[in-house]
Amino acid sequence: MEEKISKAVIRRLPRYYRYLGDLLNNNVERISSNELSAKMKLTASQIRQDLNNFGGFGQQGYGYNVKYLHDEIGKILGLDHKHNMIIIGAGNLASAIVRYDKFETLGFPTIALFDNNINIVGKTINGIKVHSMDDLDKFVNENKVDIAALTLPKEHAIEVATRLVNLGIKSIWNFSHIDLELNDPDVVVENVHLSDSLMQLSYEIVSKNKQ
Amino acid sequence: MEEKISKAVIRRLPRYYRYLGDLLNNNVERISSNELSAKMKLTASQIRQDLNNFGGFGQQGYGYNVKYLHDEIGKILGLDHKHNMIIIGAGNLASAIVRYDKFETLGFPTIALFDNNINIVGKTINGIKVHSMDDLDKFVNENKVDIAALTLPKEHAIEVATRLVNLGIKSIWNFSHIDLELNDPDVVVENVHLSDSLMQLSYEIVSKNKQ
DNA sequence: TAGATTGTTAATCGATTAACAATC
DNA sequence: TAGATTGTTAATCGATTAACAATC
Repeated sequence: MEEKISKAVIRRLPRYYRYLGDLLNNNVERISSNELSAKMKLTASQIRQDLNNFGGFGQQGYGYNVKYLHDEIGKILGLDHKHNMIIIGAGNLASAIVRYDKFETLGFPTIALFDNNINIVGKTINGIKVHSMDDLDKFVNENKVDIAALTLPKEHAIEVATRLVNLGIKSIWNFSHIDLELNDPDVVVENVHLSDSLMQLSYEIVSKNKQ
Repeated sequence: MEEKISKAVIRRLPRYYRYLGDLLNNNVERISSNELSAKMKLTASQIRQDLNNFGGFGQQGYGYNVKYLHDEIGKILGLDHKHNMIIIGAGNLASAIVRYDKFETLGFPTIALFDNNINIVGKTINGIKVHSMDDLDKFVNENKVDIAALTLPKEHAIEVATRLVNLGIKSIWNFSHIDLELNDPDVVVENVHLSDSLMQLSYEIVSKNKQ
């Protein structure tokens, strides 16, 4: 049984991946933990500790090969697999997600949208069809759906999430302004709270002014 | 000089605010740290420690008055002041923000949108006008702008952010997929990385499957 | 008053940083 | 080989939890 990796480490992984991707684009071949720590504003020690949770990706006296490390972190994050995504609630946030190419590039293509509003059911957004909520069960049964993104009012979030879990969906990317807590250990939920983020910014503003 | 409050505590504040708001809506008058801890899935001790960073809001033998505590946390988060917001980049994400009433309710009204695309300049989204980027300086000089949200491609984020800071804007809510790091200690930045969030979800999926 | 629950100090736990032997 | 830099152990720091005296 492997040691459980702490949440703090996992939160940093996508950031490592992002910085290594930039280095790769700039044709940087190798980098030491010390150089990377300067760019990312953390300690070299932390970088080495973080990476060694997953294995030794570096080489003494050389540092880390950027392409190799980028790929390995990608694998740790599951970016070597495709994850089909559906979005429930075809509003502006859904449009933003569908239209942002990077999610597809990273391996998270949106394969369908769902909404209750008959005025938009049947239309397409960025080439992706908006289905009726009535067709959700059929669609999920007939297609491989890995992730469901919830971009709908919090009033319906729990009900829809429960329905999705009953259909066998194992992961939910939740944008509803509520903490989804499903009592199913097989289902993973990532809550995105934009208003929390805005309030944190507001806190910083207030505390800066107090100084 | 007050002690610096840790980032971990600040991250929990909006969540306290949210739960207390729900309790308030359900006409709950008072709550003990123990009851709240059960709802929020953290320890009573942590709640008391967190709150006592800012003062004693409770009463021995009674607990906490929900309305009072909600208001006090709101004040700590700066929700007793209005923060005018502008959004740079009038795409779908901007539309989602403008249309989501809650931000305005919390005291963060969007007062203008800005974009380079002449096809949308002059239009309105949810009653808010889309201005040309050429009018940015004039607008900021003539209006009180507290927060600028950046919902534009990362290629332009640094340039626009620098321009905003030069115009005197003190806080940036950044949705561009880049870590904005402005070397101005007076400016606060909150980075929102949706792709990081998605990758964290992906990590959880992968590690669940490994078990 | 007796019971309940806070505010706060002390103990524990976990995460970060420092140090250095291993090794490329 | 000598120099550089990792991987990893040990030390430190900070955050969380436990305990309990204070007090409503």
